Amino acid sequence: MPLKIYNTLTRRKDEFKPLVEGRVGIYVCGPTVYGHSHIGHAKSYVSFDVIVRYLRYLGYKTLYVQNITDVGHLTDDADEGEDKIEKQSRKDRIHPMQVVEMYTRSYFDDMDALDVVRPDISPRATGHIIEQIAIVQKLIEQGFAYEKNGSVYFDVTKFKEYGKLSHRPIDEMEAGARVGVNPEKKHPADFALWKKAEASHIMQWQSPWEMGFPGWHLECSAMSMKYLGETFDIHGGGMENQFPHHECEIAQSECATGKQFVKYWIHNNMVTVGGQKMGKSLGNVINLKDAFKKYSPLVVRFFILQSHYRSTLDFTDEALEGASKGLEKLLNTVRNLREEVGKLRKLEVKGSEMKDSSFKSQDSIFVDLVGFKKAFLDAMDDDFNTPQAIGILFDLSREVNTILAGGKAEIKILQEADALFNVLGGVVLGVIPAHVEAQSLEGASENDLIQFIIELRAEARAQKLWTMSDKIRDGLAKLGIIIEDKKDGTTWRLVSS
RNA sequence: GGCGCCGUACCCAAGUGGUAAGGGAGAGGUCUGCAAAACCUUAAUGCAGCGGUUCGAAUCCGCUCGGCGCCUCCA
Repeated sequence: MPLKIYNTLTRRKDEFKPLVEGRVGIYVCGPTVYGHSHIGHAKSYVSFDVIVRYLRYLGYKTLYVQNITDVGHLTDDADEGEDKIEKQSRKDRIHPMQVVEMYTRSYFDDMDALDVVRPDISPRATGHIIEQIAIVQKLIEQGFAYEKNGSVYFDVTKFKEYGKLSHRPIDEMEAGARVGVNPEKKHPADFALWKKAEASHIMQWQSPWEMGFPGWHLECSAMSMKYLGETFDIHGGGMENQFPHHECEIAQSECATGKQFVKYWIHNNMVTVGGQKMGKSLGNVINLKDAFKKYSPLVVRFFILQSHYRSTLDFTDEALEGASKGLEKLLNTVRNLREEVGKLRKLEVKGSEMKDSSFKSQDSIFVDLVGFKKAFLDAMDDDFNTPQAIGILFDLSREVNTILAGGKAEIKILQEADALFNVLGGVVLGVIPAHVEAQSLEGASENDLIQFIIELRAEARAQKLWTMSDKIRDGLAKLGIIIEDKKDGTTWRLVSS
């Protein structure tokens, strides 16, 4: 089955065909760095992370560009209001670039915690002022933009296809329904390409017009086309940016180049909190740093991928708890699987020394690993259906647990199952870490200490001193160390958070 | 007002024409000294409601009810 992607431009699932065989160029709208990242950022960037991971898994040489917005994003989309970063800098009494640096680092810290693979290029708007000015000049020359009082605006009436992404005909939009109309604009839907800056504005640059700064929409056009070409494969972002942000990007880019800007538009849905939208004005924004105090980043990632990227995701404790337990179940399987593989490998070494392979089970169980893999890939090919793909991992988990419990496992099948978990659950989805079986604490001595305690407990159990052995188990549990007695010995693991 | 989404068991969540995945919680059982983990069984004759199309609909069409989003801030 070929990969199909829901394309906002066509409102259909389109078969994915890259512009250049074997290569993909993808641009995703990055954060405006004036505050810490929240769970909405997590949903967006985890979703696109899996999309990029999957494209690479399919063998596409993928160039992933994601901007850092450090200028031009105003507190108001009617091209009025303050620059968000300047506003924050005044509040904190630090330089705007300090704000940018601080929250850019914070952003990457959070994304690293979520195991989001970093973009190949993270360009900043302030580093591409020249490229942005060049586009504005081109648009003016070709009659798509006009200057007024030192600012430059895009003339939406000159671009007949304006509205083709969001399907909003400009004529039917009530002019100034929510915001006042900027008198400098010819048409209320015109948007700023360049804004003249007041003297007090710290971040401003020279231009053919007045000293000023670029409009928010412009940076994405400039940087995406610079690194990916005038036409590229995939542009992603949050649904709320379909209009006006992405609509404006299309207008200015296609008018500047005369070519199609983007082939596939992917939009991910929003996060709600307790059924309500999450927004600054509602005061219910959950920062990732706070969320991580309660749920591990891996749980958050797993939770996000358990629903589809185009569905809204309701962030509730009950749902997070459920996801946490589910993930634990999956990781238990992988841990047990890897322990068993390790055990069998040792036996195999011994066995080969004795030239005797009788330790192998004669009637090992067949597991249709190829079938599981195909089902997983089919799910991913269908517009990155990660919830369904995760369901397949659980199906595989049950099969593996069954053969592990039956003790009829053949090492080859177990190794292949492990490899499958690694590739599909690890490399592609990023929800199965490479090392779940290593319960390392700070150092080796602690691990030895726990092993020693387990041995003491084994002696107590041998003497049927149940009160004592239970006391040891309970005591370790309180320290976050879970003891499990199995047929062929006792294992331990750290309680998952 | 314009554009759009959603309503699937107690909770989360796939499924877009062929007879309801998966996870959590619950109930019963197996294993175990007991736990834990794991496995087995059990869970909607039903997919908001009402009509319609069809041999057949959660899936398509219409209407009704309920919830939500974008067009301000926000991924």
